[in-house]
Amino acid sequence: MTVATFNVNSIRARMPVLKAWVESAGPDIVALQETKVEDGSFPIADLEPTGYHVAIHGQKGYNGVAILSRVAPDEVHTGLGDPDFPEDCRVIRARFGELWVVGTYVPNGTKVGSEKFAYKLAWFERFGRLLRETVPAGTPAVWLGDINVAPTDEDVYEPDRHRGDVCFQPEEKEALARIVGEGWTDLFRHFTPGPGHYTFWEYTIPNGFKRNLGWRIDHVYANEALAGRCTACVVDRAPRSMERPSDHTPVVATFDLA
Amino acid sequence: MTVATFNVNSIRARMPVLKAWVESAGPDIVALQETKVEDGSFPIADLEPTGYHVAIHGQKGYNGVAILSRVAPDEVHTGLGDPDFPEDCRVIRARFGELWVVGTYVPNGTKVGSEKFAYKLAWFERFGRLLRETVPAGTPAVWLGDINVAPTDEDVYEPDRHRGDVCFQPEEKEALARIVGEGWTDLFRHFTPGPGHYTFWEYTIPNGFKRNLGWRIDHVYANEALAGRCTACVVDRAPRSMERPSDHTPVVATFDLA
DNA sequence: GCGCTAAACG
DNA sequence: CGTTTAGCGC
Repeated sequence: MTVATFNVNSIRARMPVLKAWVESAGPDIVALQETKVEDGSFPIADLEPTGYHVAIHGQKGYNGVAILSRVAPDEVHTGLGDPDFPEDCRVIRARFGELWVVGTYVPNGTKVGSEKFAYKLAWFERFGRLLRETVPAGTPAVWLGDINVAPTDEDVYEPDRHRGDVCFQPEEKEALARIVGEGWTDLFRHFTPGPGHYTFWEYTIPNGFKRNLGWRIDHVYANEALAGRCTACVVDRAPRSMERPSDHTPVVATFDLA
Repeated sequence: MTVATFNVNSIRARMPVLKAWVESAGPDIVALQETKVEDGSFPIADLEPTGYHVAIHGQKGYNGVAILSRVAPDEVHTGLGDPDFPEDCRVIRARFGELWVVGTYVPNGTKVGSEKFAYKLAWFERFGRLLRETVPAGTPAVWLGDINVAPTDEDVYEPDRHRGDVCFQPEEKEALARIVGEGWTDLFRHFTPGPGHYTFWEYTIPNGFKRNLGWRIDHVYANEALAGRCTACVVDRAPRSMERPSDHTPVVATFDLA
């Protein structure tokens, strides 16, 4: 069974790439981020031929998450569920039998020291609590999405040039590490050490993808009840090479749930 | 030899349609209108595979004309060349051996009685003088483009509903007729009488193209030295049916220049 | 760069 | 309806 994350940077703009990719890669479950569309305008009908079920949580123009799945989820929940946090459509959770899948689009933070940067740190804190409170101990769970943090120097090209950049600050890394430390395994890193493995290449850098000037900010984590079942976790660079690509590409984890 | 006119309503937005059409229809010369792009941004490189030569006269956002040709023109001139008229990129002239080709994007006029409407009438007058002064007597010439006048009741759907509309006013028809009267033949009408033959269908009318609620405002005229050589003049509706079409479609005239 | 939102124009 | 110009977000 495979579970994937893909920041599509607009579901409407990315329909050709997304459909081509799910049809060729055939993931069982796909968490999407930055769908950028209200639920009423999500192109569900366009996805119908693929046979995927679609759970959505979106808003106009920004953010937006979704979960596609070959099998219908048994339950779906959206949002942080906290009136102290704006409902900016960054969290969607679905249960498939015993398995919980939590998709997130972590706030970018925009600029170090900004209000949005503070919000990112607060959001991590609040999301960590949601994870603790909603993922039952002992039941398999995967948390995945655009995490907007490159955890180590190996997760961004030329790390010394990015010391001052958002998504690469100690506070962000620590906020993420506090959650990950509660029993989550970074599945890609479990299998593949070393630099040069990225999931996001900025549009603004000329030939950034070809030159592999990227960031590993899209992650798939498994909890202790599931991590041992993971047999592979890879970055699929194919969608980043297609016509009109997203700036991100999918990460796919394979599990042996026999 | 075929000469065509096509108001593309943005050369950038219309590249797929334009390329598909020139590759299938294979016209020798194509006058384009509403390219809407400065010369430096005209997608010449994108057209290179087609083998067409490109002469351009454009501005940012509005208007803009061009001439594509299988054979390179021997000379090209642009504009009305009159300091009393703004250089709004509506005229391009090219010579191919003995043959002169004059492409125009006539001002729309916007609203009857407006300043722009007055400009349209003045422009016609000034353009008529340009034609007289630049097309040598006795040498073959074609004048074509988006003329923005439906000359008769047969050139618009439900003419009685359009008596008050721009592009259908007596003053406009007379301004056009004064030029045409100096020896130009409306080639489409030379071959095809009757209503229902249009070159422009407004985007704003639901299913206007399917229901054929259109206007014949794109014309091809030949002078006395050329008209007798014309063997056909047709509206090619195919490009109006393609994905992301212009609101106009090409008119193609065929000449026997043996 | 390449998405998005708007308003202006035709 | 489908262009354009802008500004915004990442």
